[in-house]
Amino acid sequence: MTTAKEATLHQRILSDLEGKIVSGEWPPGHRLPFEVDLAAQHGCSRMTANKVLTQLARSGLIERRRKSGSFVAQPAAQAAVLEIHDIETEVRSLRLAYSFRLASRMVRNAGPADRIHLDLPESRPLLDLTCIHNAGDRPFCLEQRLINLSAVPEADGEDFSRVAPGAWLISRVPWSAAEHRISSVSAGADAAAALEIPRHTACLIIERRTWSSSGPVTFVRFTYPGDRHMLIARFTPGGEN
Amino acid sequence: MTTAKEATLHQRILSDLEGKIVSGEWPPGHRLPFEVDLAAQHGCSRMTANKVLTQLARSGLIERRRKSGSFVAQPAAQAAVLEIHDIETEVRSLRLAYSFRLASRMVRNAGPADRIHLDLPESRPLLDLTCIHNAGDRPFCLEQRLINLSAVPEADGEDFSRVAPGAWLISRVPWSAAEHRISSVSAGADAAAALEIPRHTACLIIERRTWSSSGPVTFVRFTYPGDRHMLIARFTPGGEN
DNA sequence: TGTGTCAACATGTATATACATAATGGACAA
DNA sequence: TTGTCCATTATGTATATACATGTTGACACA
Repeated sequence: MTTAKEATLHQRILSDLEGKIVSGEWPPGHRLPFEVDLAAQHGCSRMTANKVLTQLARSGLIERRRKSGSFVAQPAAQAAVLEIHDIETEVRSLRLAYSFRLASRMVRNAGPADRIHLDLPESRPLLDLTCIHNAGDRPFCLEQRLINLSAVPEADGEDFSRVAPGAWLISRVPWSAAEHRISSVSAGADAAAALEIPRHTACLIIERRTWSSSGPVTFVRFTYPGDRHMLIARFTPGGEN
Repeated sequence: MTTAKEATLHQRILSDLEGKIVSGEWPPGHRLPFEVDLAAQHGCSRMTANKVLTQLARSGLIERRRKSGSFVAQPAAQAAVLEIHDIETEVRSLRLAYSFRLASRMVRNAGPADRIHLDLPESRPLLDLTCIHNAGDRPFCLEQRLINLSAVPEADGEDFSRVAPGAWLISRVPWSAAEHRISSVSAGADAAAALEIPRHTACLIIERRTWSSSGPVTFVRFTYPGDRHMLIARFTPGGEN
């Protein structure tokens, strides 16, 4: 009843072990107590200790070897979680008015050049969109998107003049896999015009390729004026605590 | 014995449920079978079903409510995992020779300007480093780093002419928390000179702030010539499968 | 009709138990 | 000395069981 922190046995053991690892008290390579010993120390059953260790292993903090025991892992890659919200959320979190304008919309067949973006057989129908997201009265981001109409045929019936393609797609094809590529380029003539910035301004590029279980769904390129935007990724040892 | 995929009961149930969710067969909001029903369907105990559902909930695919059941979650933010390796690994994975040169090294006291980077009381000793990482015979990345000597006093005794500060720190302060900020700028005079690129070339900036349990440890800014570098982040529903 | 109470229900957490599996290290034989 | 085999050991997975906890909805009562 000290400060009365209500916590389950599971998470008490978890944070105890995490603390020892994160503080450096147990450096990488250190062998932690065996399951039975942990159970004894905390007055619980082996199953409980096992579940805690399994969770630590899943989050990458420890490495488990049969017969040998569990060891504090070497932090190999700094794996950080990058939260990519949709643009409207992003703009509103800056306390700015959001608006969106469709600049072009065309249906065409996939050509050889599109294989770079969407890995799709040629002459499949494709929806090619360009739109501009505004924050306040200034352009915030340029979106260039290809949608695979074989995977999402309903997209053909949507004109995207009112609803942004990103938000529309997430409601149609939830839980798809994605790959993001982040890079930096000087604004070309088209991007400069669309974003109302001087040519050769540094821009942050985020490209996203999305697959569902039925194949490639969409490819998007977001172009942000570099000095106005920033991506944030965090890493906390042990994951979401 | 179709294709004889050896899998535990646990992961068979897991991938079964994941499949139903990812394919869209169970859309967001759909209530999945109760634990007891799942157990019956798969011929296992409720504990096993419970563990599977718990894992799905932890990875964000489902949401659980007592008495009501478990529901497919709405994919809120596209959370992707960004793997940030150290520079040497990155260069070698491009099959290029790696080398590293320390350009400047000074110990000084923290001033007001440093609060922006490392949240540290003034007049604390700081190690200020600048170095250049080469891939083959061309500059690959400019590293500007501050190390909090109160947190890592041993850094004062290291001259960093042979070992890169990133690699050195990770062995000293494993499992620290970090925040990354990714943006894009035009190369200034100093960056252009260090990286041997024209001024105003678009550059990708990755800034990393690192804390251990004993406070701020280090701040780094990596400047990459934009056209030569790309960050990749992936998202797979259900996590590491 | 409105409201309070309570039983039923689904999940949350923990235990004891059982057997499988993989790796270590030592016994033992060549 | 060297190589093979096997018991030991720690983890991996699964079961049956128990009780706690938060919700819902039905039912009784005002």
